[in-house]
Amino acid sequence: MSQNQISISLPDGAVRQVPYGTTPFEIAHSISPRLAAASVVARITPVGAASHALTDNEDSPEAAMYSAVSASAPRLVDLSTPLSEDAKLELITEKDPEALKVVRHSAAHVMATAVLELYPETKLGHGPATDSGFFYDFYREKPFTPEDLTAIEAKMAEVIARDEKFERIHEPREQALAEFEKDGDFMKTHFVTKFTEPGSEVSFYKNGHFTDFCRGPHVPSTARVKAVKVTNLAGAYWLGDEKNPQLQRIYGTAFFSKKDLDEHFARLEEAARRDHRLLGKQLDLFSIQELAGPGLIFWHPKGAIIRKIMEDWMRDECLRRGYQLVYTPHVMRAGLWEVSGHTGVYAKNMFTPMELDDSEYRLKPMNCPGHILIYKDSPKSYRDLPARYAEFGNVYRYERSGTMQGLLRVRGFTQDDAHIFCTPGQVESEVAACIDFAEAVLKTFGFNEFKIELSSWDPNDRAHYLGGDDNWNLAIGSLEKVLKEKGIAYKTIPGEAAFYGPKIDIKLVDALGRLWQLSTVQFDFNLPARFELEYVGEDGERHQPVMVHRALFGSVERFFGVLIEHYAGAFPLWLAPVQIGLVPIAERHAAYAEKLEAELKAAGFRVESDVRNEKMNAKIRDFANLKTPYILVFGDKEQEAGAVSVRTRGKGDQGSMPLADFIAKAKNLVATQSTEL
RNA sequence: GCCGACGUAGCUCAGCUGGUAGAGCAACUGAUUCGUAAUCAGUAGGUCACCGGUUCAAUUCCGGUCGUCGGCUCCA
Repeated sequence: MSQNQISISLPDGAVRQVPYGTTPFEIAHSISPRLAAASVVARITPVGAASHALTDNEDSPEAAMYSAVSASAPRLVDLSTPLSEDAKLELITEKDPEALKVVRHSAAHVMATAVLELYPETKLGHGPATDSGFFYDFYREKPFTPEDLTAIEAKMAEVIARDEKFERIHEPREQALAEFEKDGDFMKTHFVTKFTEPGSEVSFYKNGHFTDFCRGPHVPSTARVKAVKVTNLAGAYWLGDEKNPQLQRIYGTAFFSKKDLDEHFARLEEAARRDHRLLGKQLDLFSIQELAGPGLIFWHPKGAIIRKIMEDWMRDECLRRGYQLVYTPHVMRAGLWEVSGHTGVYAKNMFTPMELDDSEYRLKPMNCPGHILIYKDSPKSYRDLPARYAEFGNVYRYERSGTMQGLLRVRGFTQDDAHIFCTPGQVESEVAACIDFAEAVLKTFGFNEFKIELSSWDPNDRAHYLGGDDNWNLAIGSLEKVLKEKGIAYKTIPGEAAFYGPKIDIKLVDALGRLWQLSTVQFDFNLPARFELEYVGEDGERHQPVMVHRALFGSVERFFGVLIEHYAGAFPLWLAPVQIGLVPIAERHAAYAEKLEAELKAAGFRVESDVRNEKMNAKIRDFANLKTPYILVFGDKEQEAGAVSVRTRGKGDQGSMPLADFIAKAKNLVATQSTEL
């Protein structure tokens, strides 16, 4: 690198020689003033550096926010950063997705500025951008009220109108720490201590009179935060630990235009419209009863029929794939849960014991011990393996009172659970088969996008896991091997394993892009050892089998909830609780309605006939509101011709056709589990 | 469990600063017999989540309990 000149290469391949200390803004301006105005930040990649792409940071988000990145990696910098080395430069404009995170982070600073102006006694936590906006954590004796939020938003508008420059400044670490300590800024003290090295300079951002410990980058000035909204207020534990004091977390979101902001809220409304709790009530699918208790699901007839179809499909598919069906009790002696290890590491998730005669019983939180007892009931040879036991098992887990959420988080649920007992040599093919099965399930039910995670243990937290290093490393290794051999992209998440072994979790993306954990395939070497499971091998010796736990719907309740939202309640024909609504035009067509109903039912359809003394339009409307796939309307003409007039959901009146033709078409759609109508 | 908000007819919601409640839809009854998203009229329906307190008087104010919602934590 020369002393006075550095060379900056641009995305179009042009290379510019500029004086040392030139800023990205100056370069942008020299290209075009318009570009300079549209730019938000710059990405620089020092030349000569290994050019590895930015990856998901494995550090904590906080660390990612504050710590210095390696000098060779591409990084986002302020437009006002003086460039000091040869580098590739990209100007990030408002159109680039990275820019959104930057403006949201800047919006968090604007919010903190407003909060301190209004409530100077407040202590600052941290304020990162999130996927959908940003938040800032504050500590204050008196909680904020919704009125405070309104005031904060108004004050933010002032801060933005003042058009304060975001300036990066540096200060010796020890001086910064001393100031924070003097002011009682315990959270900032923590962050500086944790994320910076002794003796270093730490970075701050200043806008107007507000200064915050921050790594940046930021938009050039507060006026660039053009569309911002404070959304809600929630508690959050300091450092995520419930033993710590609770902070006030204020959420908001920001965009570069009012239009984008409005679209964001329109999307949220769309999500709210699809909320399974709302649709569950509107479509009369399920309920939760206060008298019975929270987190316990009542499946109403219309929901129960969908569940029946799901279960039938799954049981048939299990049998096709070499599983055997079993049933096990809901309560079992406490001793069983001692052997399994549940009372040791899982007790806090279990319902409290009940006394019966002279022993203690426990409601089951998992199905595995039951299946193990079936396995153990008779001697097994290698010829019996793999033994695949499947059950729709109702399990009960204690969830803390604030955590329940409709069907998605409950205290009693049904797992489509199976346990595969196999030889160590069979594990990998069994796991691979489970993954294939899981993909088949998701595709059948209409989900085409999903993500796979390998949930591994946290070796620093052994108290939460059974078994030692060797077994864990072996198990994790074999799961990885299967994923790699199948060419499946996955992400490893430490600390997410079950207490008895690592697992492959399949998270699926619903229609609104939200991620839900459903299917899980888990490796277990612990329970076979605890229950002293055996099989006699080809060599005549006794061996210990390994177990694969797997649930593909995961929880039938949760899967159903996601399914409702995925289809916004408009289920495909094969799943729809009422597939066909019959609408006789006048009372004199009631007999024809009966005849149609009988024929359609005989053909295997779920049919409802509306013979109320109502106008045809009212009947159509009612069926349409229930998202009935087909509404068959008929009067004199159809009656005479043995036909029906077909009204298809989403398409409207399709005209008249012979009943037999309609039946043939609909039967085919059901048989193929089609999502089309 | 914690922080904040909320809880009025089956559903969606009104009900100003305390004087024991109202609408629309749904339900029921009657009239109407109708060609692709709401026919008209009438009737009935609520210990204002529950318990306690303040008050002459509480749906309204206060406290507690239960539940719901948004987060935190946790999790299928």
